[in-house]
Amino acid sequence: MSDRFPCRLPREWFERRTLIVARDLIGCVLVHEAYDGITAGRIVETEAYLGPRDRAAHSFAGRQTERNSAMFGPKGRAYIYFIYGMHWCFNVVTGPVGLPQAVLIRALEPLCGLEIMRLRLAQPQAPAHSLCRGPGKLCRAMGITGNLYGADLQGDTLYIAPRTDQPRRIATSPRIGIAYAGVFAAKPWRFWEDGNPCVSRHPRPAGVTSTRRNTRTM
DNA sequence: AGGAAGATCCGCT
DNA sequence: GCGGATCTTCCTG
Repeated sequence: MSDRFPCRLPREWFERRTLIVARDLIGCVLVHEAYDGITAGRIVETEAYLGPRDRAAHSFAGRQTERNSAMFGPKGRAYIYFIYGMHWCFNVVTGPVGLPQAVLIRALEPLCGLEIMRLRLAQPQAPAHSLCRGPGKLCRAMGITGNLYGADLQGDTLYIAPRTDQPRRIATSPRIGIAYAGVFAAKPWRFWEDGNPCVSRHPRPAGVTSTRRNTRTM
């Protein structure tokens, strides 16, 4: 266990409503103690996936396959998937017991192991704020792959430490890349720390072709 | 058996 | 803003 982040969030913390968990994860710290070193980052952007009703969720309609089975299991574990032939994406299984829901971690503010991250990304000159900006990049930088599928985040390899600082203002918007999801495409279930340069990008407002950002803060 | 789509990222225009 | 990379998974026939 890392000296710097001795605590971790208990399983019950993840068994609350997924929208609450997605918001409360902002400011918490994701830690991976891998063989090639320890990397950690402060969570600055998340998205909630509220299966089985949410058409954008991989657990939509209660469809359970080998790929998404972790979403149907215990809370506080890793749901990881491979997409576009290239990228891993990391989620935490969350929500009331029995509901297949999860929170996608979309961006981190790097805290530890920045040189290891640059090594894993093969980008020795990359600025800190770009190392974990986006769900695919953060998995590569943190060394997260399908080997960790279903991992219990109460363990000593991959875990989440509680936040130690008050996060800045939280902003919300529709989720990224789910335009196919009908009415669910417009739900403001993406959360980020307003003004943080490590946040992945601004969303394309669902169903709107304007350059204006469909965002609000609270 | 075959095909289409996907919770992405990067580089070029 | 757009398209290419790259491959696993799932659905259809």
